[in-house]
Amino acid sequence: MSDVAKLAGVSTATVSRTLQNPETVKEETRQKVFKAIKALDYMPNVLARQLRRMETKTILVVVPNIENNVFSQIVGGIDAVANERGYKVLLGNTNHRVEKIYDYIDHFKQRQVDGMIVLLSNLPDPVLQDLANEFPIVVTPDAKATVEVSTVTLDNVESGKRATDHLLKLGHRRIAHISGTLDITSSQDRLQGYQQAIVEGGYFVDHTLIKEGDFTFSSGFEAMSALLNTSVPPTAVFCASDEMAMGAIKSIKSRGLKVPDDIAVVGFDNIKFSEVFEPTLTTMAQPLFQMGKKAMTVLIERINNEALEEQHFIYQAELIVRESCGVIFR
Amino acid sequence: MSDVAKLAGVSTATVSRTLQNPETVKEETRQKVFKAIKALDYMPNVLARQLRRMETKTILVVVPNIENNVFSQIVGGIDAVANERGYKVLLGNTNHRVEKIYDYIDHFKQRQVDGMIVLLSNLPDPVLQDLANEFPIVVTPDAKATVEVSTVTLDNVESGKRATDHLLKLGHRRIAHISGTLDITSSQDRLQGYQQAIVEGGYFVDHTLIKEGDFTFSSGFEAMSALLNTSVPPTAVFCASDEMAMGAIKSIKSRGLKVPDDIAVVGFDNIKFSEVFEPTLTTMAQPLFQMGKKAMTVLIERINNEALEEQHFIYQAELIVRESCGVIFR
DNA sequence: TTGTACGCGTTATCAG
DNA sequence: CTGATAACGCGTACAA
Repeated sequence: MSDVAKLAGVSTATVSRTLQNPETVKEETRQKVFKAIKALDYMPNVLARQLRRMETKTILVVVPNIENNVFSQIVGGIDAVANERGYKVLLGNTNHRVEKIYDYIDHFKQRQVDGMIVLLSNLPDPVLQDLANEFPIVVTPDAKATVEVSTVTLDNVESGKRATDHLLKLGHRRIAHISGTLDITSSQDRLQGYQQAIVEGGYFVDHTLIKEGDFTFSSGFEAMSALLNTSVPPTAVFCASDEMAMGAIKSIKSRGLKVPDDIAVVGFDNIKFSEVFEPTLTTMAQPLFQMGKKAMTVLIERINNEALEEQHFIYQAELIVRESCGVIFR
Repeated sequence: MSDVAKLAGVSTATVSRTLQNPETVKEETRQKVFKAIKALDYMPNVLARQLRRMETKTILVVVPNIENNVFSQIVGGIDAVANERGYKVLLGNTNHRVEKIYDYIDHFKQRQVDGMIVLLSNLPDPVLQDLANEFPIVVTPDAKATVEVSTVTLDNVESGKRATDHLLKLGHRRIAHISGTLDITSSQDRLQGYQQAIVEGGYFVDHTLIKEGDFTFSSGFEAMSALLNTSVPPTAVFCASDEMAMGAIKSIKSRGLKVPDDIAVVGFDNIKFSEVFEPTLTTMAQPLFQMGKKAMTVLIERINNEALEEQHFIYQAELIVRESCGVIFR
């Protein structure tokens, strides 16, 4: 920077000003400085700027598993807004090991990041609360209502309800549910929506028709197998993830039964392969990319102190009707 | 830091030393310092350290599309080693827009990152070469031989050959190939391997059996449709990606033909859904996570100047035999 | 409108 | 083994 100042015949302060507040520098001087910058191919040292400003223009995204398409889609949305607004995205993979997040928390204390977006951490409430009180944080897409922190979530109750409603409308009465791991709110809510739909439809919830899975293909397969082993198997299943829905369908097929003719299936997520799978999957599509964008936008507001109160944004899932639930394609 | 020094009754220099080179500090002093650090809950300001040391312990990963499972698996491997070695991973999504990488290059010049791993950028050779001469860079999983830079790649020629060989061994003589976009080396190499296998088997390459796709499901579908419209369709197809293989199979099925009975299919990548798809996909599995780990390991060596010459690591893909090519499961 | 001078919090050097 | 001190490169009161 001093080289630039020398070449332009001004002080380093003027160079700095030209870069930070060009309007406070006389047009003529500004030109001289820019010319010197070009001539020397000068780039400011961001490290020094960061130290001076105590900000990094970097945000941390804590994700359980980047290889999971649901998360990578959200990260895609975050990244889009981050780029647009001049922020860098630091990736923190926890590999589902909660302890790892404590390493990332240190980044805050060391001022290495200006804010943080937490994707589905099973962080204990008090820890998260303390952190949220002190630093800009946004939680998505699964957040507990017990913590005061900004969130971007899906209306999982309504989504579960609509998925189940769809099956009810198709005439099904014995509808099973294969849930996600019930330690996370989304799973609980989807289950609740499922139950609400049944009750509001005027029927009774049969708890033997509810199985807990863990979002994976194999857990869907096994849960469905268990359901098929009962004396009166269901005629339809609502699964809390597309992967589990595919597992369930594989199980149904392995018994020589057909989807949707014998058993109708609705999934959740609308992953890429839900339209490649046979039968193509009826599913609830989450606007993951949008949610990622929103999370980043909200975070920036908090970083800039534009939003003092915590905010909650709730998105609706869209029912995508394909072959696995019958009717339309029959 | 000065507070800690005061409380411990030493100078800030000693506090710094205690943190950086504990062995150069007397046991007794060290204890005092640690006690003061604990008492004040002190954390070093990493920004200042970075400024002083001119290093960030951060590396940049430039990826065309983080939502693509092939890339996110590699990133997973990079992340694993990075964590272990105390590096942070900055994510640079280019969304397939080459220009965007120039923004990231500025990060180097601004000393915001210590090194960079480039996943499949279509960066012009001279630009990449200049960059590689000046900064620590590793390219993976697709690298042009024309640039002197460290690379971690797959032996795509051998992989294409083995995939095709497998089909030859099953008795197929009219084997088609649906390639990836031919502007990248991997695609060219897989195509070359396909041709080599046919020639070495004593047969002739029929160029009407070669179609260029772009790795996507739909391009596989269309390429296969074109192949099926010829007077003498192939009896087997080797696709340069699993997605294209699935598209091809969908096309075959849509004509009322069966896989593998009428046409055998081999894919590439071994994505998650290749074992869920029906029929399950025979495919070439790339050790993506391993390759990511290796890329990061090599990059760290370069950052530390342990490796002065550029290095090239080549991995082999593994043939995973499933239903789509016939025989085994018949 | 511009320059001077200080400080951000570390770490490296050198002397003791 | 430890302390004093000078950078690292920038941004910003304050003075001119």
